[in-house]
Amino acid sequence: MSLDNKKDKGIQSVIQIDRLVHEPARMLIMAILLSVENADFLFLLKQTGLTRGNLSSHLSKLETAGYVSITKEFVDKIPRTLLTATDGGSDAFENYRRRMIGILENC
Amino acid sequence: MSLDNKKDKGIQSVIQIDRLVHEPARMLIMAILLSVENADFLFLLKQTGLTRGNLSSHLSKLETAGYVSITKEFVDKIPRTLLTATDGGSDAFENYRRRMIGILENC
DNA sequence: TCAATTAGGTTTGCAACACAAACTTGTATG
DNA sequence: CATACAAGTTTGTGTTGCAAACCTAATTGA
Repeated sequence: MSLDNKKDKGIQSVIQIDRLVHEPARMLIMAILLSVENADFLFLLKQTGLTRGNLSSHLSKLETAGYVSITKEFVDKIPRTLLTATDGGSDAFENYRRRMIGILENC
Repeated sequence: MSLDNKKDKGIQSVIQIDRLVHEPARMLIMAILLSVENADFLFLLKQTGLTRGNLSSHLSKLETAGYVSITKEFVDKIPRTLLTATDGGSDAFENYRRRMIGILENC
């Protein structure tokens, strides 16, 4: 009856999960960025299936949080937006993953 | 370089995850309901640490979705709101858990 | 006896968010 | 040059999560 055992103590902490990573669209973006060497806007657009506007605003939020760095360059006069996960972003994602798996495996 | 391997095909599906369960407060509510015989409003209030209003509105959403059934009774003239996870709710939660673990374990 | 308090929830109000449509800026093409 | 296209960004909108305010009924106390 009591919820004071290890199993249940864990799940309470789901309330404090990192919501920036928790949002599915951003979780996907981070996972992709961490799995490839380099990614640009169009690559992410294809891989995620998000609309351009949506992708753009999620990237801005991740940048503001310091999880992703955005670099703009020109290749043959065509703009190219390069996205990279920062160390902080990598840590945040790994923490999220670990905690979330821990929580879900004990329900 | 390509993302067409098993690992990455999985994560794309995070976009279609069940958002009703994905919300931390509701995930917690469902997990608690599935782990105890019976729970009333006040018990959930204590266990979750949510405010009354917040708990109430999350429960309404879960009820609307058919994940939780809400029964009101009176005990010594005091109202008591009984919450139970439905079979559908139990299935939804289990599916969420399985899919989410699968996704997170392959990043 | 009847104001004030407490208990158990619900409704309302609001800031933040996710999303897509519309816009912007710049390049190629007819 | 104007028309279309490409690469993003900004704007607009409906939805959400949250807590404050509210409601209803029971209890207390003066």
